Amino acid sequence: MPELVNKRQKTGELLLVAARQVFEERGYQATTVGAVTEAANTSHGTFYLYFRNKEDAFAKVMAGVIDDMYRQAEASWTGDLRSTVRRAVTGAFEVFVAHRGLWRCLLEGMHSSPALERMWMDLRRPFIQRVERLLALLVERGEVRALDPSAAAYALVAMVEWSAISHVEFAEPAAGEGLADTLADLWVHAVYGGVTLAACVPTHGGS
Amino acid sequence: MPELVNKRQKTGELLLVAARQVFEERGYQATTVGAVTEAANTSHGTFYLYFRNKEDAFAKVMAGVIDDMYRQAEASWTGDLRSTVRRAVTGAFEVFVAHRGLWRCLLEGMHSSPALERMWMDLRRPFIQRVERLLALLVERGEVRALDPSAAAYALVAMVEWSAISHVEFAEPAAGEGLADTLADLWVHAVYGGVTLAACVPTHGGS
Amino acid sequence: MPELVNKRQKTGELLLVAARQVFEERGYQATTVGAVTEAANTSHGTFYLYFRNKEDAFAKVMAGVIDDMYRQAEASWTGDLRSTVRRAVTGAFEVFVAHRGLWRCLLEGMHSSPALERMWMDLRRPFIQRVERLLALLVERGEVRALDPSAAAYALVAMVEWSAISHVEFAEPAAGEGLADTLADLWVHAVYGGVTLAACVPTHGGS
Amino acid sequence: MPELVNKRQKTGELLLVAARQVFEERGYQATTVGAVTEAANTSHGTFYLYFRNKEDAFAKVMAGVIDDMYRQAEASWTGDLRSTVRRAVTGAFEVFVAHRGLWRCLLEGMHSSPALERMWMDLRRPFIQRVERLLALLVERGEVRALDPSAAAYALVAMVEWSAISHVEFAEPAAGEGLADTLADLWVHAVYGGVTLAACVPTHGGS
DNA sequence: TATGAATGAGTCTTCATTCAT
DNA sequence: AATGAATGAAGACTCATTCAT
Repeated sequence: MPELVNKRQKTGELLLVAARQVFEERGYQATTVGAVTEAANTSHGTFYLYFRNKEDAFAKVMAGVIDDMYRQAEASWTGDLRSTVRRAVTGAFEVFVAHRGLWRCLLEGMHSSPALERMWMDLRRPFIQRVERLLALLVERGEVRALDPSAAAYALVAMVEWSAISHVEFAEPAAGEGLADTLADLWVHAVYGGVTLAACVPTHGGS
Repeated sequence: MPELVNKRQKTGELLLVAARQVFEERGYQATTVGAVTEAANTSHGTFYLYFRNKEDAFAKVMAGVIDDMYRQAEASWTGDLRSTVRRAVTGAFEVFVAHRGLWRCLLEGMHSSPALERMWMDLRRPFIQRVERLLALLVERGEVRALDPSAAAYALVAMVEWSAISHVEFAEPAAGEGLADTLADLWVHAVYGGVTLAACVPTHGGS
Repeated sequence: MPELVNKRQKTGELLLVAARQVFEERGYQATTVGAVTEAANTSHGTFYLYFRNKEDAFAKVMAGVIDDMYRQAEASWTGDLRSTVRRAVTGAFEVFVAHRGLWRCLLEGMHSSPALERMWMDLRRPFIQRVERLLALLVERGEVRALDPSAAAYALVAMVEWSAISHVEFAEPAAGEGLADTLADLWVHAVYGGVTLAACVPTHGGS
Repeated sequence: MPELVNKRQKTGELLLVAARQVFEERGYQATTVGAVTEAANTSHGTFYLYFRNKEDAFAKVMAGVIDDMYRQAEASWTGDLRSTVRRAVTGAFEVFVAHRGLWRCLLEGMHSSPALERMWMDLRRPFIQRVERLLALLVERGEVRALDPSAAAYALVAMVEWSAISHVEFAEPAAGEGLADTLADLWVHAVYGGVTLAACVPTHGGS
């Protein structure tokens, strides 16, 4: 019996790995069941023994990535804010880089699959909430100026998220290695930045 | 003969408007040539007299939106930085909201069409560059701390861009009307914040 | 323009004829779109220009048969009951024989397609109702014994219908040519038969 | 070893019961081997230890029903014709009602399986023959008019059979509880009616 | 310029059946 | 006897694109 279990596990793993690979390489729409089974060296029908359909397969692939993400995020938020943020940002970058194509898939498939859209939102929410709680605490303590913790958390997470995605996905050459540092820096200043913004006296702007 | 010219223009315009509509409503993948011609009340084949294919049609649709975007951005960057940024952010939001579905299309179609990916990058670049030049100037003048103008510009544009998109597209209920204000606020502090950073004492505790 | 219309008509007719043929030969389930298009010498996709799907194609095929059926039934119900019934029964037989396989399809497809079930019921109802009205009239006039016009009509139509179908479809060798005669005979006696038939002195009838 | 035998019997019985259930509920085509084994709580492959294929399984299921049918029919044909017929018709109805879905299966599967078609014919034949013999006897004795015993038997059985099937299957609301009574009544009159039929003068009038 | 009929490649999905364990 | 993983053939349906008129 254990051998049968192993066989099932093995094939399942095989298909999952193959699916991840193909999704990574081709994107969501362009991934076909045939390509996955071919990569897994199984017959077409076998796919449906392990996944209900393409969407389901993608969800199962993403489950692994999401676990990664959460594990990453569980790293302690201790020490001064700057280094904490620095670590968090770097961690986020690493996860994004590690699964390049899959985020692309999520972004792409979201529009044709409500389930994927939900997945994305569920994925982001905890991060946003965590930041929100932090900001609320800081505001409450009077350590930072009065800012809307909800909106600010939303925006700050968006900054990191989209910088990371557009950096790794679209390979913008513009911003290089220092990006994570800069993000952390901006993050901290955005939050703690000049309580008294008297210094902020721009004289002119360029185009 | 002017009538023929007019007719051509008219049919073309008809198709363009129809295409915009359908793309807005259905998204990129889900838009079919048939749906466009039906909406334009032309025959199926006519589509190919005006567009090389779906991608081309979308590019032509987006051209209009991009013009909007640039016109919007040409608004003077004068006055103090805060109000300038406030205006820019609000303007960006407006453009995004005005063409909800089309940004979704861009996001979605990018992955199956290198041309769309390029379009997106071309679209963002001027904005990033403009911010980059501004930051470089401020740094040079010593008005702000030494930050990497390129990376920072990249990140700040990403913040606004992705906040706007995820706000209007995924209708995150989290952040409401104050989002644009908060974005402007974070933007300014992120840039100018460093000046009084002495206040930035460590925090501790988990999430 | 008329040529285009003709072309469309021609292809449509071609497909309809092919569909009828294939349905006749293979039955409902065994009929595939591919078989129809092959028989019509068109490409696979063309099928869907003329029919929404297999069910729709069958419905359109049956529409012709049903027309036949009704035209057949419109033949006057005049003269004495016996010859009227004789004519009706013979007519029904002819229609059944003329479209052997299609009734089989209806019977077969009914179970997987609610639309076909409805089609069958809609098809029978007028016949049953017509007989019912006739019987009600005869009962009312006291020309026949008190029988339930509704149930009797139902049963008498069933007798003819199922005799015909099982005769032509399952090719029961048992009952030969005289079947239509016998059916008419049984029909008339079933209605008029009766111990108290002395009263049976109708002067005129009609439904 | 008796236990093995019992186990075999038990699993087989389990599958048979499950198959009957599934056929009843879903119809012939829609019944899948997987559904049967799931209902029987056996593994997929086990099905093929007891049945050659779906057709075979159905045949074995129907065997039980047919036995029912024959047992039902063995009830004595004694007493006057009317009550005998009444009993026979009622009995037939009961059997049909008791196995609603299975007759539907037979009707449906007949077309894709010659074996089922033969089964149906074999099933009806004894009934037809029995009636045929009865009629032949009555004719010979001069108790009824000269009618073709073979054709008449065929038609009368068809009447009962199809009334029952279409009543229980398609749930024609038209004819209610009195249907069995009416069938018996029509049956008797159809056979005996002729005696005084001289009175049956022509009717006229259309529908 | 416009039409719209025709094409046919491409994908998903289901299931009866086999077979190694 | 039983299991259940694997197979692969088969079929429905969609749509971008072409082309004769």
